Amino acid sequence: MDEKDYLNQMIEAGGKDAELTPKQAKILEAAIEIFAERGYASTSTSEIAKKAGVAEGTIFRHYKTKKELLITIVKPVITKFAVPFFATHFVNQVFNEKTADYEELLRKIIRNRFEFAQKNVPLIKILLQEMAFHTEIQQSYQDVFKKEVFPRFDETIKHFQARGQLVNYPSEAIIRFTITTILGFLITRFIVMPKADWNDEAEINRTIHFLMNGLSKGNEERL
Amino acid sequence: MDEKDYLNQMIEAGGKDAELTPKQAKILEAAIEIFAERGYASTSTSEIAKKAGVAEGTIFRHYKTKKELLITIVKPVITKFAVPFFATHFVNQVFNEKTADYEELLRKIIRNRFEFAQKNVPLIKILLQEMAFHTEIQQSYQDVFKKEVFPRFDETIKHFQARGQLVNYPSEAIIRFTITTILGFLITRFIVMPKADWNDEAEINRTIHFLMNGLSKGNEERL
DNA sequence: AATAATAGTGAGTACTCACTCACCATTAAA
DNA sequence: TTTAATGGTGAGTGAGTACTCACTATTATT
Repeated sequence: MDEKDYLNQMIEAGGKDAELTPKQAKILEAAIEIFAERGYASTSTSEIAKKAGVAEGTIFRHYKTKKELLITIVKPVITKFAVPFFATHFVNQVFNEKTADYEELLRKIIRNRFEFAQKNVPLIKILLQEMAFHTEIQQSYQDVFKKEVFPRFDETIKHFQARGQLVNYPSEAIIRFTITTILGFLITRFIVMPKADWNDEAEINRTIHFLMNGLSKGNEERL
Repeated sequence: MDEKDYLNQMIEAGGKDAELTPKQAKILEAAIEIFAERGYASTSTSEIAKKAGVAEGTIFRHYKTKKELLITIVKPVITKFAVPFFATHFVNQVFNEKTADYEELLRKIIRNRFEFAQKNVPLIKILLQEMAFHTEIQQSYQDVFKKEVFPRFDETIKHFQARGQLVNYPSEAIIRFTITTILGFLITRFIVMPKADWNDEAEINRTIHFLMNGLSKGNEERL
């Protein structure tokens, strides 16, 4: 319903002062909705035009190809979803505050990403589906993950390991468990079983709790 | 390379003594490979025919529609992947052996599903991709999960909770964490980063270890 | 007021798609 | 040997497909 969220992302990421005309916005809205529902490959440009209340030619005035339309939609999602996973803001906070612990960090990340996911279900669906088939999307994802997310995450985990708060797994493993658990929760919550009646507060707390038990120093058994 | 695994599944599940002719087998092999690579919607029947070394008409001699071909391929995967997740054999073992604990069960399940995933990467890719768009697949999955997997899993978890081995989360949450962690590992291992150099033994052990720490009674903090 | 740039149009184009069908080949039953 | 059933063929079909282009409408610049 609240499509503005999508479009603001486009504008910001689309380079400087890119202002969308009403019809351009309609095209993006329509494309997002149908791509999420039926998938990119089985969505026709005529269908998008029809839903957007626009002539088919108008789509190609703004996007050279159907694929360019997809990329325009998907690329900003990668940045917006992945980067705040470990934004500078958080990391700085961790290293400055002496009281900060991994649990606190987890709580902030999960809350943050929960709200993002809630507002952008269709976009996340498209990203998950189309990542498998388009090398441009894979590339974009790898760039963001390798350059933005992984280094900061790695640093943070080693910080907490040095303080004896986290188990001595390789930091890649801790990153994997953390991301896997959070994504697993969000995907179950918003994509696999969105209609179940969730107690979100309780579920978020349990997820943090589970992660902390799994990753805390002191709970280790052997190797 | 070892395509026989796929085809045996088809035969067994395809009803009684369904014997595939060489050309039929070639069609399935080709379809599985291309579906996994490019996705169902962007795979043409002419492409499948060409790769299988068969006339296009031959496909439609055996499958009324392109979609029927997809369903024939995907349906057995759901059963084969989901059911042994909690096969009777395992569950019986758990209730009979007094020494059995959740860790032992986890170890069996993970080993088992790891080998299955290893042998059936393309089929799992197709299932993950197409589940989102085809209600027949969703239905099939829900049937299997609700009737076969969930009840046994639920029972087992309550059994271990009663014995004080598992944390007192709702059993749905324990199921979710367990499946999420295992699937997260398998998907990372075989689909997202299949080319990284994995130490599979160590990674399997760590995954079990992480899950046990996260779910064991005694590690609880509050709530 | 004249010019130019941008947004929007929709009929048209070349092509691909899933699917059909009349026909041949091989084996099995009568 | 005839009949029937099944497997296999590939040219043909109509319904789309992404994309183009000559054109109009609107706004901004000179």
